[in-house]
Amino acid sequence: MRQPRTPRPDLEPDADLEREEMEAMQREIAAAAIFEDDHDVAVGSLSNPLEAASSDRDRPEPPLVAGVDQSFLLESERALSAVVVMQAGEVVERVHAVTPLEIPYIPGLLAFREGGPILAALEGLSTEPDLFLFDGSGRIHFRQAGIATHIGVVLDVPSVGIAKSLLCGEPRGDVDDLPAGTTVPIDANSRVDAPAGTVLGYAVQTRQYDSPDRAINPLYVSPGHRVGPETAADGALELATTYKLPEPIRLADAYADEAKRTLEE
DNA sequence: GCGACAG
DNA sequence: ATCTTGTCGC
Repeated sequence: MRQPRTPRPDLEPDADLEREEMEAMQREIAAAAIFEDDHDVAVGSLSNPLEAASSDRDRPEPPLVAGVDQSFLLESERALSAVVVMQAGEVVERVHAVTPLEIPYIPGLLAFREGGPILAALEGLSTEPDLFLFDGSGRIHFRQAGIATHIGVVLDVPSVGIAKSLLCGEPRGDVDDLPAGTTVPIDANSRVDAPAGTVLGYAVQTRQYDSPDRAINPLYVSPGHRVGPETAADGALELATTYKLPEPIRLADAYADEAKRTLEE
């Protein structure tokens, strides 16, 4: 259904670039990005378990979904990138890589700090995920080139950004105490390099408490590459089966911490 | 100058 | 992100 992939190694995040060059590269990334559905992932059954039915041959292989997250060994100035690949709700592969950290965290330039470590970890995959979830923004970014978009374009793979807080853009409505399953559009504002009216992504409430005492904040989900905003939001809701975070990301987060502790001991 | 700012 | 124990509540 899809055309062969066209990776863009020329747009790999380079921590040695000047700030202006990084921003220029992000504009190129945004121009190359596709913020609409262009993949073969059947969103709608991402977490469904395979049934022990009779005709396995009639049913297409459930899509492989990768969750990617990082932890840091600040003492040794290193980043640990962890990847967990799931299929039909089951973990099918886990890989991680440890690389030196080259630059500090700068809002808007996250991909230049964590992109190298991520690409190093993804090199170790033996499976070929159909969709990648990254911890951070995609199109919800000053230049529409968050880390999910950057990595997605470089590898030319479908990707989605899952952030716990909002970098920029304006929620179309109140995002407090939203009921589970609710989404609120995030519109582009003056701080974003996008036409007014552009829907950058969605605030997505995957879980919520029953009692009005405490409240869970929504996730901020946006297209990385080759995925539309609605599909990104629906996928996040579908993959968050038990916790606030979509399962692949949650498990990558836990794995990144676990592998880090192993190195510290 | 002031404010805003993923992980 | 990371530094960190206990503690409130289902």
